[in-house]
Amino acid sequence: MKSYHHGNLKQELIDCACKMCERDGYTKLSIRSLAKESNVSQTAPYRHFKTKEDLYAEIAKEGFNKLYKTISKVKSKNIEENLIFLGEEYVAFGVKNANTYDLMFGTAVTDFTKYPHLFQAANQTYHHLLSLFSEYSSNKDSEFISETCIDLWAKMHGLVGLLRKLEVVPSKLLDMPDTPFMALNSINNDLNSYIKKFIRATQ
Amino acid sequence: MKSYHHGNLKQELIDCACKMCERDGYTKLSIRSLAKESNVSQTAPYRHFKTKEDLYAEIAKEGFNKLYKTISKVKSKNIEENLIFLGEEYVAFGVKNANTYDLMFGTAVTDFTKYPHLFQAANQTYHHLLSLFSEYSSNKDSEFISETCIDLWAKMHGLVGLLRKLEVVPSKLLDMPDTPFMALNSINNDLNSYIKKFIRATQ
DNA sequence: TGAATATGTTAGCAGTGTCAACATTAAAAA
DNA sequence: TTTTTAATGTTGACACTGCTAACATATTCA
Repeated sequence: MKSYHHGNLKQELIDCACKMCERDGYTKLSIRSLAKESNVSQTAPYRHFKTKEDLYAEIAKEGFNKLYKTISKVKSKNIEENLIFLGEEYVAFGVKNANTYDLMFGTAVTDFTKYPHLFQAANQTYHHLLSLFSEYSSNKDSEFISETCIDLWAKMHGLVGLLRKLEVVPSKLLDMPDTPFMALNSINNDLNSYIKKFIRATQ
Repeated sequence: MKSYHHGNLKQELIDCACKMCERDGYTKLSIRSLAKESNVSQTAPYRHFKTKEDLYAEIAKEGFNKLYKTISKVKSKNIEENLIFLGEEYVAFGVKNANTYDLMFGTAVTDFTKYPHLFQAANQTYHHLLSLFSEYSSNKDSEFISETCIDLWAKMHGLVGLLRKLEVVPSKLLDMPDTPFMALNSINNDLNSYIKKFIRATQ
């Protein structure tokens, strides 16, 4: 039996939106289709998200939390291994959760500081990288540490962006030497050693 | 006097779309508003672009051509200087033409190979980086060259993505040491030496 | 000159974000 | 406990969107 009031609609909408976003991309996600999929009326979501951007922010927040959980999973005894693991997991996350990643780093949600929970979730991820790298690096200057973290982050972030282009390209182009795809593909096929290399380059 | 047939509507629509896209972002750009701004009927654009993605592809193509023109502008005698200049110009382009950059590297146009002109324009940019770097590098192995180009590209690309977050953040956050913004900001304030460093790191 | 084609317009469909007005229920105040 | 209030749901509507079909006009070329 279904009652008028739902009880936990907000979180259910968020969960549903995350699923739909990752399945179809955030541009295809409409508030109306979300409402339909959640068996509520078209405008019910507006009781919980004033605008669509608010909904996007929630999805992005969940994304950052999931990313944080992913990259802070394993604590081996070897710090370098942990860092490499973080890099691999980060890039894998970006490629595997491409549509959510768009929301986390794209322009659909412009100003994070408008959404404290999102901001906090994103920051948490950064701090994990920060603490791991400061443990790893022999140079303990805090300015060096933080800049190098941005450095690593930019590289992983950029790699995610480029690798995603690989996925939509016809496979026969992967062998063409006149395109960036071949190089990208070979990096992709040995991501571990690539990441190892660029982490070792900065310590 | 305005005749029924326009003469050069397609290019005029593209130019107008580029302007509107850069001004408002591609999500705000509608075919109808484009038509209005160009003083034609709502559906006139459909004679030249079968879908909105086709229009996006045209804007992205223009973007890559503009980027190519920008980064291949100066030919100093010093190759390293040229490479650094390319890096600076690339990052500056990405930040200054953020909305167009989204279209060039985002997911609105998924498969470049569906649009030969776009594909060619993007490739041209890559090849410029390739030839410049192969001139610069002492290691002439072609696999090394192409992979390192992706490397550089990923870093510039990632940096663009992160720097753009800076622009929407309240300026008081730029001093907060607990956020990535301070580090990002200091990199941004001395972009030249940052780029110099990461280009020199790979040769 | 005439037929085929390219390029423009008008009308309309289904889908969208969002708001206002109203209905129902849970929580707080009396 | 009763009553008031606030939270949370629904219906209906507006202006906007991408896109198509049907029609109008101009251009190209056999």
